[in-house]
Amino acid sequence: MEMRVAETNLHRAHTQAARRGSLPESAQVEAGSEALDRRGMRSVITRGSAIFYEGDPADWVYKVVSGAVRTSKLMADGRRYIADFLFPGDFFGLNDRTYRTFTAEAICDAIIVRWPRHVFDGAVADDPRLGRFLLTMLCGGLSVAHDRMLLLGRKTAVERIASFLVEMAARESRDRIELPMTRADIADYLGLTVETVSRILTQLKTDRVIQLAGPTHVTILDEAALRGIAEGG
Amino acid sequence: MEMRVAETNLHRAHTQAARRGSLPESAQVEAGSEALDRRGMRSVITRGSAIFYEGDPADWVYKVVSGAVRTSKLMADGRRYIADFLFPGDFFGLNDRTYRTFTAEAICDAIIVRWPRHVFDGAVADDPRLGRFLLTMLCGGLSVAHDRMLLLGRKTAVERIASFLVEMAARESRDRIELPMTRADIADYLGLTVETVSRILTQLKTDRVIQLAGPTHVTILDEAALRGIAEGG
DNA sequence: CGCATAGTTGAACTCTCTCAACAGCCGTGG
DNA sequence: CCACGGCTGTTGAGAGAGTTCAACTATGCG
Repeated sequence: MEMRVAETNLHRAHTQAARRGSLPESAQVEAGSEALDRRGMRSVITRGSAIFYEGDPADWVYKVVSGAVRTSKLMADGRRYIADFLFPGDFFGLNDRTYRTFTAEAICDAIIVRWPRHVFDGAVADDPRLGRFLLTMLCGGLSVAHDRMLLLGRKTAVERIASFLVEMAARESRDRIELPMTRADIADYLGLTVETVSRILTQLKTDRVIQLAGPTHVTILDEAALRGIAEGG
Repeated sequence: MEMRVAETNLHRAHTQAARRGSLPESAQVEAGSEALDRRGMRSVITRGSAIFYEGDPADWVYKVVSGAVRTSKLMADGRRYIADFLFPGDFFGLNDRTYRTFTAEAICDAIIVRWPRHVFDGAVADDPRLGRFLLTMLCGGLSVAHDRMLLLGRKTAVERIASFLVEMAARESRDRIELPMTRADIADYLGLTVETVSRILTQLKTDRVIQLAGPTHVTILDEAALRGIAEGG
């Protein structure tokens, strides 16, 4: 299995979507993933430490085994943009550049697998199905990116938080959400501040839309309402 | 030449970047474009009218010959997000879905060429170089998308406008910029309002960074300053 | 000439940010 | 065992960037 792609990530959810969709080869691609996992190198990353930095050579491709990872970018004055949160099964660090355009850090203690980039390059060159698979994945990523640009450009703070919770719930495929990232991470992901994130979460709690049990546990009480808020209803 | 991709666009600038870059086949892909143009159907689109709407079947792939096109999305309450502006040489309407996820409209009177989607699909299936070419294009698009998410999530209004002008100047490859789109289009592209766009353009004019000759003509007087503002200097 | 559309400018407002204080949790060390 | 410091999260009050509402100008087209 090979992935020579832009600095991008493949969510397990996207992979599942592709399998449900029109691409027969995606199932076969997945079938090879166990063997692939065995070929990769495993690393344990402690909470907060970096897997790679913006500007590093892009020599490896990664997959999250356990824990969670964030990819981010910094402006010169320290403003931060979080590109993505990665959970078990998600690929990251795929790149068509020689150097990293993002930093990747472990949000909590995590285990990752990694493969040398040329292994992926070779596999893609050999198997045209992989190329098509990648195209589909990239298209999915681009579609998600456009949804997020709409969010960042036009949605209010409540709508952003609601959208975020809906997204996270979809990726955990249940109503009980674990949020391993800090409020600051969420803020930088949604273009808000820590305080606003905190305030709006308590507001949603007050409105009986969600339930909060500690900072990391969120339960969706009224999914319809949450989706309604997310879409600006 | 074939392009079965997400709802996305290929800027001529990206194509040029690819040619400068590591892909030898991109030149060959381009070499075939004249022949391709002859095989396509030409249409004249009058200012303001749609080429396709969100939800339409995605049967064709398009290229701008003259004029300019915008792709956009609407929220239920009318808030609009502009995904892209397309200029002569840019492809658009590439899609891996059966239906459109954007609306495409002519910003000014425009001529476009279009090809049935299956023509592109066939060509990509036949030529693995095309697949790789597309991957590179998509990666470029994703990279641009991330830059814009940073812009929408973390940049101030002045920084957004400055970034926009720098981007447009790059795509016209000179300091004299034509802005065929309205202030509302720019606002929906940058996540601002018409009034803010207008105010900040006059502010940049007052600061001698740009020169305005009518609403559509912008000349960059101090490119270094503009780039500095764009990056938050 | 009149109307519609696009752009600019002004003034008031508001959503979110900024600054600040405080609370809760956790690991460390006395 | 508790005290302490550091970090994260919450909450409050004030400030500000950008929006909203509104008036006015300019341009183009019938």
